[in-house]
Amino acid sequence: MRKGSSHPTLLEVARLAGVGVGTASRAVNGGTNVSASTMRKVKSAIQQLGYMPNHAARVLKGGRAKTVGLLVPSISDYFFASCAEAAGRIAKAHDSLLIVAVTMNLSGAEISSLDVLMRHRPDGLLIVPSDPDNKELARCVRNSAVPVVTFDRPLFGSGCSSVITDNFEAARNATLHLIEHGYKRILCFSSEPDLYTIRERLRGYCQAMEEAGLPSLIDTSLDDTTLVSRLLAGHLKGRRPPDAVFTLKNSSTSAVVQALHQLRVSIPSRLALLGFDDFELAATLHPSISVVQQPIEDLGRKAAELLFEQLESHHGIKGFRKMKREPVVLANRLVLRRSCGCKEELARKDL
Amino acid sequence: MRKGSSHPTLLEVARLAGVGVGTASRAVNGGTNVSASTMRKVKSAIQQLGYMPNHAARVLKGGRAKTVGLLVPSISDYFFASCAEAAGRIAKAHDSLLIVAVTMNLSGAEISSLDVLMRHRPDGLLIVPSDPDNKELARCVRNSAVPVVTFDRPLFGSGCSSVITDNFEAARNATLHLIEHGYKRILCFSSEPDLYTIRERLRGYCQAMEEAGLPSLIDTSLDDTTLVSRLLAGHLKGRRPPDAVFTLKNSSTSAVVQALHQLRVSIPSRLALLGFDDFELAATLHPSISVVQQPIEDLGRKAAELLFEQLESHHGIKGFRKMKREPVVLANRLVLRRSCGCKEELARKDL
DNA sequence: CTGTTAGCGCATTCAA
DNA sequence: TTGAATGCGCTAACAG
Repeated sequence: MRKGSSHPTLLEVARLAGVGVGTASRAVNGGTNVSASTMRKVKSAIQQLGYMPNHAARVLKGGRAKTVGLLVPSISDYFFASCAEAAGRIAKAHDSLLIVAVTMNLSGAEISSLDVLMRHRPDGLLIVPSDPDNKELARCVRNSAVPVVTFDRPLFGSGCSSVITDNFEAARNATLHLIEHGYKRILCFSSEPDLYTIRERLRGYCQAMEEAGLPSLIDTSLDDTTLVSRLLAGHLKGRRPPDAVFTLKNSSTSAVVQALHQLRVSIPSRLALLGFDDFELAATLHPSISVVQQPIEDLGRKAAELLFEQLESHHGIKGFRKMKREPVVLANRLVLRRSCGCKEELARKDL
Repeated sequence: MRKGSSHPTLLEVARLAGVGVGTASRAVNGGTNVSASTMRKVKSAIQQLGYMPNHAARVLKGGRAKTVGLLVPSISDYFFASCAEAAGRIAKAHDSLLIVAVTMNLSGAEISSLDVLMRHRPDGLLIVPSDPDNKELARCVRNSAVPVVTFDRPLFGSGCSSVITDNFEAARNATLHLIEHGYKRILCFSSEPDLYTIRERLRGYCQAMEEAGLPSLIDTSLDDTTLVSRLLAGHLKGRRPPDAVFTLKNSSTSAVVQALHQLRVSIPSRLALLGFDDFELAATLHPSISVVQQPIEDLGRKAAELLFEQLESHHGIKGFRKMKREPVVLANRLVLRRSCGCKEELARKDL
């Protein structure tokens, strides 16, 4: 083993083993055209020196970097963290590592982060675009020297494949379910209405309400600073208060649950609740909360799989196939628990 | 902008700008000894070509890789994900990116993952050791050519600094609090008793019980496969049932909450509850759950700061200072809510 | 089977 | 202020 300081090189290994660098290199890389005895000598030298291939040199030489760039809004958020972990597993299976940059959903930071990421010459990119209509980002991706796959949100005009969830249909079905329960005044509650996924869910909600001839009741004024209980109290005190709430993201759902508890508003008798995105204690709360469940891990996994598929389709050759594929759309699931008014827990409904 | 295929090199930039590579290089790196006009020409060429420095070449040349290796048990777990995000922020401030490998707490996978990580020649390493007594890992770290900082758990005999939380003291204080409430039969409930952090918490619990002359009641048979409600029911039906439960990790806490609801056991009147590690809905549940709260983000942040401190202390020089520092120990906080029997929410107690 | 050699892209000499 | 030359560690192509 080495003492400290710098790393031993292949040349040192070769010298210690009494062979040429080329031979040592071949020995390291699988050992084609290397005699058993030479192989042993090299192996031994590697052991003694604690040799470790210098990745930078391999990359420079034109080989794979064995890294995948991951550009996501956040890594502490359970949703993206799970996607990342799933993608990481796939990467690992391909002998690659994830190299991560976070955008905080800031379109500005996104391009520059992408730039930083690209300097590291990853073999491919996994991106969650802050804004699917970001022309600048789309152009970067189109001109990218490596394959790119987006997930959770598409990137229009980028020509890259993406893996998304059917937010529109899921929201529509969820709303329809609420309507089937007989609720007439369904309030749709969410923050961040500019986010693509939220917009899609909003569309789904509106579509369902419209289909049923019901008025859309939307409040997107929710954010981290406002007091949710105050907001809700306002709605409840109105002349025609809502009889159900559809929350568009799990933090909103928890916030509403908390506020309703404070206000002593009983769920679902006074106000029914259905949320988008599952959360750990949704089944434990009283009443348990009905939700739309996204195939979170599948998103990350599928995106990574697609990426490596593209990577391998032209392995070696610089140009990779740039298939302008339609987005892969994963189905969501409506998990019916008690908060929407259902009596039997665990009734499920695939969307 | 480039069309696709490969990246433009500095040579191409230099040619387009009508200067030598050396000059172009200087222009790119801050521009010392470059005339204003030359600078402009190079800048323009860079724009046209969409040039982007090749990181691999720089690294090979001996420069910083601008990456920090992160070796953690999981990245989807909220705890580690938050640490990672905090560390990532610090890295970003130092113009670096995180390159991630997950170990799943498998000591075997750990060494090999570390190996893979090191091939990428990161400037430093942030590690959460699966087992603080892993001699092999300690040796790897000792011989590492780059600085290493562990967090959440120490790595004995590695000679590297670490940032941890005072699990022992926090658990002791939490148990003491339960004892002050008058509970005599406090059951300590957890899975993964082999983990360092859990062991420390277990020690703290035992210490407190011993100090109070009370018998330690420990059940570490909890795991993902067992039915928690069955386990709890067993304890409750015993001749001398527990009057309080101290759970050692948040998944155990939620599991117990869920089981208690199922069993219709009221908290805290029939059974008090206090958990280690906060979780999102702990304050929302009825009753709200008292917990030991760890400074999660500080862990990751502090660890990264320490790493860059070491990195910068000898910038340029290969050997870095290998201070055999004592671990940095961060304080935990006891957040008193209702489940322990306290009447006033939000009463807090620093540990 | 094996040793030698030529770059990969860059920063850093050293001359000019 | 500049351009040309060198070498970082490695692999692939070639000659033995």
